[in-house]
Amino acid sequence: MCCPIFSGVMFFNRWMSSWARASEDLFTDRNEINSETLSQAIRAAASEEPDADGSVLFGQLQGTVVGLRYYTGVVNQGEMVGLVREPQNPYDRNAVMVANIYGNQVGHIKRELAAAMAYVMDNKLAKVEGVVHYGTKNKFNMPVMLSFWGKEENKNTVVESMLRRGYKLNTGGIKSAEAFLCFQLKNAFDNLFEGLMESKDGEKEAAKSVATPLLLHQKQALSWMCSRENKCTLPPFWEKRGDLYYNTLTHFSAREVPERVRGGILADDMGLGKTLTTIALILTNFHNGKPLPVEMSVSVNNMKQCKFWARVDKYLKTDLLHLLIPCLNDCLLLLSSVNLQDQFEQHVHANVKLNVYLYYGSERNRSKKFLSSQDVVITTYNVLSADFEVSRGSPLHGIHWLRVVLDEGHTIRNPNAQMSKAVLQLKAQRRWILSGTPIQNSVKDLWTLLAFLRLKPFDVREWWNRVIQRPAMQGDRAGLQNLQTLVKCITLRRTKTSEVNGRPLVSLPEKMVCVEQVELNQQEREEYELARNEGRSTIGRYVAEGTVLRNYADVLAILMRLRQHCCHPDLLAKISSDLGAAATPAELRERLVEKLRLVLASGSDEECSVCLDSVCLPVITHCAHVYCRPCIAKVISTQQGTARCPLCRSDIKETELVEVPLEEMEDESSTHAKKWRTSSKVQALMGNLLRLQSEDRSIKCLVVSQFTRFLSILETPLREHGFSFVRLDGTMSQKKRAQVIQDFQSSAANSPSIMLLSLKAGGVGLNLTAASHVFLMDPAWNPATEEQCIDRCHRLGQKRKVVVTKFIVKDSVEENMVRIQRKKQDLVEKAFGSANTDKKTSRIDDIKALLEL
DNA sequence: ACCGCCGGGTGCC
DNA sequence: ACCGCCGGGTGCC
Repeated sequence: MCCPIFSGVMFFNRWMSSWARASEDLFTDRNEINSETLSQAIRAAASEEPDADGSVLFGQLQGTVVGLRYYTGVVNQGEMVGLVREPQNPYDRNAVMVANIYGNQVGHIKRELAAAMAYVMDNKLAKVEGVVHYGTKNKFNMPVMLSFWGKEENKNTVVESMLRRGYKLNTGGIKSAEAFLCFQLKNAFDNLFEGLMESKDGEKEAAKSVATPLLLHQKQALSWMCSRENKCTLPPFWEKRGDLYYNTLTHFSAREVPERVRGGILADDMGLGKTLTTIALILTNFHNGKPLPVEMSVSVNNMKQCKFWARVDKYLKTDLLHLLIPCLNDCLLLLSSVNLQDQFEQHVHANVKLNVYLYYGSERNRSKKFLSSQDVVITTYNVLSADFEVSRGSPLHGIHWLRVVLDEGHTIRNPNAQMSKAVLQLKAQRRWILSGTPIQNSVKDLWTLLAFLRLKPFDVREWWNRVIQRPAMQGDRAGLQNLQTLVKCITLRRTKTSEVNGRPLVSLPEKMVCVEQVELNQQEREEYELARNEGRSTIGRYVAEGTVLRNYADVLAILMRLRQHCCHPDLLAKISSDLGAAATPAELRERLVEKLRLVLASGSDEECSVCLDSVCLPVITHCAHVYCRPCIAKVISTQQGTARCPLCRSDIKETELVEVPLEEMEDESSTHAKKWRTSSKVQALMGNLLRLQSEDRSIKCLVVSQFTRFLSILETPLREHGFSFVRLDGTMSQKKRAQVIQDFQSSAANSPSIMLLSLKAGGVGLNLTAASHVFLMDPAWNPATEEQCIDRCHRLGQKRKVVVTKFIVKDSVEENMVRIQRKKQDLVEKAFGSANTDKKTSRIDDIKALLEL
């Protein structure tokens, strides 16, 4: 097995001097480059560090570190040391190297002991950790207390294998974490981000180039962010002792100042203006506390301007740039990236010209020189990781940025994800994470964030695990306390309900939600009842047979048809027939694709039963159940040839998983071809729109549906009545979206007054504050989706009272859906945490309720 | 490094 | 003199 940390250190030792020599960058001091190189090397190496979850202490053993006089690494009394296998050592393939926190080698473990440890370490039976309690001044060797940690089931193997080689693990006096501490732990997590909003550093005015006036709490955030970038405060747990810098947790000390973290986590609630504050930071705190020098398009003497630019270019074309990475793991969030650009236009003074480049799309300019000439480069996590995987020559990784800002930073919480690895490799002087939800489930999620911020020594996983994660997970009070301190130092978090000087941070205009009942006309009602009775008898049969889950896709298809009836008859254009009737494989495939599309469009099964999270890369099995491709692939590979569908136990094969072909995602042609007709719901909407228009022509509306084909149908009457409208759905390209949003947000007299919005395109970060009225054409299964959509306009920047109208067809499946929505919300509120104990059963109950069975 | 180990010098007491 | 003992050279893995 190779030994990554070791090679990393070697790399550093060999190249350190040349790095230092080469570093003549005006804006970066030497230490920064050096430690950057080292930590990068170590970080890349340490990414294989296993999780410390559920580790128990097997026992301890006094060992010896030898060969001290050959190495420069020193340790303090009580200091933690790392033990790294060194199988390539020419003298002993069992060698175990001892290194301090900075990766400097201290010595080796004595040969015989190393041989015993090598077996345990190489077979991953235990993780061995060392602490030096005394003898740190010794010349030739020193004692080290070794602790063996691992999974309970490996304990005996480890103890016995060490004993066979004459090393007895001392297992006495080990106290295991008490169960009741779990409760405490949960509390501690919940409170981790509490109390972070106490006033930090007063407030700061934004540079003149910021067009939008900052609110008080935003000025406070700006002040905090500037001071995080400019002040030379030591990172948490470091203190100066004599002429040394000492880490109180690891007991490591160094002569050099520990690299400070220029940045942090801005974890304000959604809607408090994190983006605006960040834009203000970019423009206000460029270098040495000076604002970003940007071109003013006011007419100046030409010559003078040229000279000015020559100077500015010198700043900007070096390698000091901003890289903004908005969240982009599905099409909903794509919008947030475009929106970001929109926000630059909105919040930056019109006279100021800022070069903002959107780095995505196949035509993106990969030239390092070009990218370096921009003031701001915006890209997505996907693009970044795609570039990173393709080759070492990823343009974004070749640039030393002034700032890297991660929007929706919690996307990188999984350290094993390619995206996270790509993000961690970015080179930057200042690093920021914007996130509305910093810790979702556990302390584990924090590691990548701290690693990104380069918070020493926790950017190396081992030290994070030993000092913070494991103690915290095991309910150790000091561990939790340290975690809290750590987070507190680098995070600013305010909630919507936080107060400044006794007043709420933001006051949004009032929001009114009303339900408008729609009555079907006689013909619609007859058609609806026909479909309902048919569906009822089919589902009733499934319930009686106990085969609801096996026929889940069918059930959803029935519900789907009923929901479509409620909106418009033309939505039912395609009716999928029974799977069993498929004659050829091609036909079967076609039907499965159709069902998958129905399931996805219905929005009913947003979660994969394997990961219990939203389905990503959806595939459908031959038994018509939908999963994330990676999840079901894992199930299939672990069950080796005898794989069964987790929901219905039918045989499944990897080769039989079907996904929706990309080009098939939407076909509009069929609907356009038919002669247009109206429906009760369409008329209800049009009545509202016409009334509003007559009351106030400046009012803008969002018309939201889950069915993009319904949006298409709505285009006809809107055109007929002369409304100016735009449309935004998931199928549109980034550029098109940006254009549409810009048009809609414009306050020009001839700007569109209506946006047709597909529910799923209304993702986080999308800003549609120009609208003050929202029409939800059809109920969603998940009320949170609706809320999220409403929040696109009921957010900071909204000047008017927001009115939301939900159309619900009377005596229909829609009414029942609303009932179930409420029930689910109650359930979540009442029994928090135990809500997903029996999801499947509750889903069957839901289906019964929907059809009044 | 005030140890252990190695190997050459040496050899009654 | 195929041992023991002495004392100098030496020293991580």
